[in-house]
Amino acid sequence: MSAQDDEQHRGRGERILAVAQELLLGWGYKRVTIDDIARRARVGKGTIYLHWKSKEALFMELLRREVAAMLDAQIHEIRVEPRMVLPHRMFRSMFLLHTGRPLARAIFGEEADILGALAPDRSAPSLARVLGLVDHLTRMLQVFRDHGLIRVDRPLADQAHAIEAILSGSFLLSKLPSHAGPTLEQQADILAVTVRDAFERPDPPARVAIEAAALRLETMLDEMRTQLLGKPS
Amino acid sequence: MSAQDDEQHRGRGERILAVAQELLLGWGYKRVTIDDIARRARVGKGTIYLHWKSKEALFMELLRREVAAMLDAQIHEIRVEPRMVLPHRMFRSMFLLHTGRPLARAIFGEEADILGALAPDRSAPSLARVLGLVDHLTRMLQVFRDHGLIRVDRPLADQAHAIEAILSGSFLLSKLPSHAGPTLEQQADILAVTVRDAFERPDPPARVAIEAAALRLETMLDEMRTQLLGKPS
DNA sequence: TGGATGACCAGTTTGGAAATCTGGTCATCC
DNA sequence: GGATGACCAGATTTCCAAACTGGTCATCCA
Repeated sequence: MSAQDDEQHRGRGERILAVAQELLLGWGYKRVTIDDIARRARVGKGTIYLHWKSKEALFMELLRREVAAMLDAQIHEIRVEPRMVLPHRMFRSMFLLHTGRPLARAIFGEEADILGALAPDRSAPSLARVLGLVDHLTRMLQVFRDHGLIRVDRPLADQAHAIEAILSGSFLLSKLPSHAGPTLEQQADILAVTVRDAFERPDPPARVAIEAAALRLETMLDEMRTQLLGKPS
Repeated sequence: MSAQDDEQHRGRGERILAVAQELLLGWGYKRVTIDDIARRARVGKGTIYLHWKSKEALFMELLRREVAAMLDAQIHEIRVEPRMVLPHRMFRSMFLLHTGRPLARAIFGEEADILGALAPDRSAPSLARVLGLVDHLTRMLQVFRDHGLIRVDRPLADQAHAIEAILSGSFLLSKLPSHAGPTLEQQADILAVTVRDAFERPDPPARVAIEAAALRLETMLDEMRTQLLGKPS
């Protein structure tokens, strides 16, 4: 395979993914057929199977890329302003990133209509589990602990469960229909305060600690991103 | 209608409710028919409609009674030990009461199988809303604030949203299938610590404040219980 | 000659008509 | 006059043929 062939191959893969994303958001997993995608991407049906081994694999790559894009956004935020690594800021930003992107909403909030059979057991946070987001949470907390950004007066595992509960609940409420409550921004602020009070230490962390944490988190998020993008289909 | 007739009437109503509850837990809302209930309770079908105006009303009474029973349990706990009104203890107990009772689990966790069409829009906390549990939360928080059991450094409405998110998330995780994480007791403890850190004041409250709060909460819970039991069908 | 293709296949889903069931009513009965 | 169950309209289930879908692979070029 020549370099040019490979480039063509990639380009076609991207085109297929773009079409798949568009159709997924518009029609939902179940209604989108491989034929639809092939036709719109102007490739043969078999060609799609040269890129992914199944329909599910194709759409899982879409989801992984979505998560990767969000990680990217957070990495950027940290680069621009290291203080973004303060836990209450990171989770606030995570909330807004999730709720602001339709596909991300589907992943964490499990819009059954959109994801259809992709959701392993139809329970909300299960897909997030499969994508490794829960382990990711634990690793983030470990970094926070290492650099004194959160308290260490209870076990890491407990903190992980607690933050998972808080996030799950926040996402759940954020997509409640006809919920006349706070706006998304306000909900993000509420989440931030809750995280701060429940996890952070009373005394403000030293600048040096923040910068050390920023460095480690940048690396960690980037590793996660790379890992997500590189997974076999 | 004589007093004796009335007693017979009530007794029959109770029998119907008992049968309905048994069948609901065993088969789920959709599979239980009014005919089933009438046959098992050995009454005519029409008789059921002398007690409730619809199938939904009958089952809603079941749910209201379940909530009332839980309020009763909490009232008892407070009477025996006033320190149970400390927020982290109340929510811990609430969590265990909910997760320990199948019907209660269904209400707050929204087992779609069991509740079927009873759940207004199929979203988890919506039924809890209909039953007035969310307003109830807000009123509880107000009492906590009045007696210095929680901080007042952010708006009541924000605290209400925060606690609703934490509870929803905790219930959600508690019913995740194949979740190899903490036991229910441990989850309850984690919830307690989270609530304490996120809402309570750093200094322990005075005994007199606790007892005053206990009194008000007892009254409030009891009013809520009465109101639930007295609602028209 | 190896990557691209679409005809093809087995298994699943769909459409919709017929049959059954269910919540709710009410004339009748005791 | 309270209790009952036959009855009804509308909803749900059932059934099966027709249509569709994910995935394969023999064939086709560039």
